[in-house]
Amino acid sequence: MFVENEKHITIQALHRMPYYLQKLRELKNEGVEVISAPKIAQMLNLNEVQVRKDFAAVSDSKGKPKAGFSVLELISQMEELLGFNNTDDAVLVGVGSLGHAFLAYKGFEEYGLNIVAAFDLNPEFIGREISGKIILPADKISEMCFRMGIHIGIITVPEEQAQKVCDQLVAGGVLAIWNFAPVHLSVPENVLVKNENLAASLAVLSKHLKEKMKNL
Amino acid sequence: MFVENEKHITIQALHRMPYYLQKLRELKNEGVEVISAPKIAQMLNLNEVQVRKDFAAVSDSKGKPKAGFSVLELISQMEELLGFNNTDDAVLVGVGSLGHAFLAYKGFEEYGLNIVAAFDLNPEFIGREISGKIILPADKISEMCFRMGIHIGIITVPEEQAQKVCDQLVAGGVLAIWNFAPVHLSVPENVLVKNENLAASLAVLSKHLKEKMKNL
DNA sequence: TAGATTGTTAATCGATTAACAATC
DNA sequence: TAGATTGTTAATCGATTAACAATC
Repeated sequence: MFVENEKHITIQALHRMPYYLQKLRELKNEGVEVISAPKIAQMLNLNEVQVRKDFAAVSDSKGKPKAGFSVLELISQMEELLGFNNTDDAVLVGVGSLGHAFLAYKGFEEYGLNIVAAFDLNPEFIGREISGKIILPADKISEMCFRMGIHIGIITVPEEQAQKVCDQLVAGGVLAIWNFAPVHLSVPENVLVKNENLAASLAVLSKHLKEKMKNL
Repeated sequence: MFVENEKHITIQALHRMPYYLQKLRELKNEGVEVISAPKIAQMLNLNEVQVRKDFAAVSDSKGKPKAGFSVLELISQMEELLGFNNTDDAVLVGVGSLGHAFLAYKGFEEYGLNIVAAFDLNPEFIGREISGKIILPADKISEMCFRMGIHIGIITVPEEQAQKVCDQLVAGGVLAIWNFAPVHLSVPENVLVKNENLAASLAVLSKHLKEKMKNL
């Protein structure tokens, strides 16, 4: 069977989407109804062909020569693509300072993520509640994920524990893992790991700074 | 003048470094003194040539044919490259739930980042302390950064305020900005913005999940 | 009509991967 | 020596950018 309408969207393009979306919402609030790719490109400091291709990748609706694209249509198609419209349930493992923070963070809901439970190894934390989410013992991960039909796991444990926790999540049927531990996780090929690499980001900043300071 | 020994390291390579470093530290703890690129590649699920090139980019010391690379040397050279050895001071702007979290997060220090002060617009927060860091009014950003010689700013404000805060940081002499607001920031060309894109990461997870569930 | 903008094909660029001689 | 591994040059791959005809 030949799949005709399967849109190919690169991961790089996906990462540009939130910035398009933010700008489009801003334009909408200013009452702008139609916008051209070159104008968006200039505002976001991108190449105009890239913007046109990105827009083509999200939306079936076409732009109008001389005018541009419908702001409202782009917004709703991007929200759909980014999954902001439908909410996914997730669990979080590791209630250290970063995990604690994420439990309290309101922003994830806006992006369509709902943390329904948290786990930790430390018996001191177990049974406590953070932002209305109860903390359960880590040895219940697989069972709970399976029972609640959870398919997203967030890992905020120290590096030594990350792989073990990951295995438990996978055993519980989790298919997508958001990993904040600076460790490579081994998973079966149908499971996706999205690594969040705060150390590397900081290294980028620190390197830039070092070079700038050298020139002063 | 001709610069011979200026190492070129791509941003992609830099992002792989924390994973090398973690694995190398693990090997060190197991008493391993020398490791080959193909073995590391296998452990981290990377291409072996890529590993060799990455190692060559960080270290002047060469690997030994048939043996491999010195684990200890690689560790210290990577720590140096990633800036884990020297600490940079930074300020944080926006003490909402994410900003609050970061102030409490212990992990940044390990990566060589020290948050020395926080700012917020909300008068309710001002003067309060979080993890020993005092919260100052946002209109003092430029002055304080300048006076304290701060060159790194972390932005955790809502999107509407991000550009303004960014301008204040730049006015105060900040040269590197870690931006958690899903907004494109306009800065002078000598200033670096490193965008942290939680919404995009979540979209990657959510998209993967949707495709997997479709096939069940 | 003239001109801005679109969509698409071709060229460029940069990173990854393959191939292979040199080395211990 | 034989063979694993290195460092490097060449080929491949994929994303970005340039060029340009089609359109309103």
